[in-house]
Amino acid sequence: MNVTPETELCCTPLLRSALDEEQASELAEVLRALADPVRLRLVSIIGTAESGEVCACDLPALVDRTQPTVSHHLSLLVRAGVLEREQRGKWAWFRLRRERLVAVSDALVNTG
Amino acid sequence: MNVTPETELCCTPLLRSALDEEQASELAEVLRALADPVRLRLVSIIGTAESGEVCACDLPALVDRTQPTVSHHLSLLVRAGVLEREQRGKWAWFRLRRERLVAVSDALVNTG
DNA sequence: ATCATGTATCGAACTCTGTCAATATGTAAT
DNA sequence: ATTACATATTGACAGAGTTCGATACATGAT
Repeated sequence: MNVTPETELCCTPLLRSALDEEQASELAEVLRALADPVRLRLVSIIGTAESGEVCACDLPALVDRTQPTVSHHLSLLVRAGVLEREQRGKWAWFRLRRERLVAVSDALVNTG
Repeated sequence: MNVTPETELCCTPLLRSALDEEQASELAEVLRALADPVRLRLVSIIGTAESGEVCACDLPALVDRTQPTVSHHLSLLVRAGVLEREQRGKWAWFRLRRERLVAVSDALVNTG
């Protein structure tokens, strides 16, 4: 095999060799999705939920933001691959994609 | 002991229990410092340098930005604790604080 | 079909951020 | 003191990002 699993899933490690512009942009994109207090709280709430998932309907109250604002943040997190969304009837449920967090985490420290 | 080393060094883990606003802001602050392509390249260049350090004088050419822009990014990274700066004569040398990267990395995946 | 309700999108206000040119500051040599 | 040069700061501007109210869309029930 000539692929490294963690770079397949997300990003080139920061410290193996100097990142080029494209690799840096790719990693920056995921980090930007995480680099906001409201979004971190959403990730944290969803990632620590007993059932492993949380209904969008509960989140505005939990993070003290309006429904459109929460919807916007959730979209960003899904687009960045950090959360996954499942529609069940009228409700949208969100789950954490732990392997993505692991991939970002690895990209920050792996030196190969 | 009643302290957890990685939270001393930087941030409360995302997935032990739901972050409050202050904890989320603290982690977001470090992530924001990293969440930019130019800054990631600076960190990557400095972190992979053979000697472990890089002179600021070389960096504008390496990341294709002006000297003031690079100086600004370096300041942000130092303020966020990701880099350390040492003045030697006219020159400023920068080193990576690996333990801070490790701390952020841990905060993203540690579940206690 | 109509209605109620959960979620997404739109448009606007406001703030924050990255970037550069110009300038200031700091450091060492002459 | 003056000069030369490395780095930091300032001021300005454009582009993004966060937030909300208003509104549109989607889904399930009546």
